[in-house]
Amino acid sequence: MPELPEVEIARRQLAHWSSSSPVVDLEITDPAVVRTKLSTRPSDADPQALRAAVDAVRLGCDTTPIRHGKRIGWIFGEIGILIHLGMTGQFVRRAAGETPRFGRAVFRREDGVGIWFCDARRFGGFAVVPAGEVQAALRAGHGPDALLEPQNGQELAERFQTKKAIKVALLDQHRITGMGNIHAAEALFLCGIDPTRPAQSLSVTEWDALAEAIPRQLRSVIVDEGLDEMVYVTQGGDNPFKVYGRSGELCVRCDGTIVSAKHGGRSTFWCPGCQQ
DNA sequence: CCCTCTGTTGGATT
DNA sequence: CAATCCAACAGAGG
Repeated sequence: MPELPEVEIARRQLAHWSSSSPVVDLEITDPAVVRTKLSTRPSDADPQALRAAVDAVRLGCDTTPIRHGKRIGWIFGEIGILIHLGMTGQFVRRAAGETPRFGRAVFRREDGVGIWFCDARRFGGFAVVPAGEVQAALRAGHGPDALLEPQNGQELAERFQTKKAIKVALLDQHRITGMGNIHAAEALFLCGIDPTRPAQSLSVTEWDALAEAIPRQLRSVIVDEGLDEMVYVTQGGDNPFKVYGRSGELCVRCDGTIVSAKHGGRSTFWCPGCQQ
């Protein structure tokens, strides 16, 4: 379930898994994974970029992958591979000869171990750019990273001058990048702000509270105990969230009941009791 | 078995 | 600028 924290975990996995044995090859098991751009459409498949990426990885010289928002950049010599996990993308490590379910591409290590990109719904993909353009490509059209470049209350207020509902605006990656549907709802619960409020209507105090809540929420999800054991917090049976997916349940902070509604095509959850 | 509904992403269209 | 549609599937529920 990639939002910024999961993408950061994926980045660390790539860095960690490629450190003990170098990546020497890239095998594409679903050609549609390589796109003309970092879009969410497999129909944008780019055969030429695919070959360039494979050749670059074979030439070796990988660097530590970098992240901006939900995008990852990984440089191999002259070529940069941009990665977006889409909705269901993730990296898993498998022994030589093993193929995971929904495997779309695999960075093959010298020792045979595969670092697999798996993506059931195929919204995720790679795009290939010259190495020198990686930084710019990662930032193109995006605001500051919600975790690495936290904004203070005043900066947030300036970036969110809109009548749109604050929760919807938080998903605009050009204002700040990294907030997704789940953590936008959770961050607003943390600071007690009603997600349906027009962004413009927030007070100075509320902007300060939100500025603090955003990195706090994101950081809380990045579990960093043993890179080999890393698990997506949003996987598994239990719902780890305070409001997301809890429509009809009692609020953990007051005696209210969590409600939900669609905003901008996505479901939002909040507690009317303590989010004003 | 089959049909309907929902969905963490973002881009394109209206 | 903003609301809506859509991509391509899995999975859950009726």
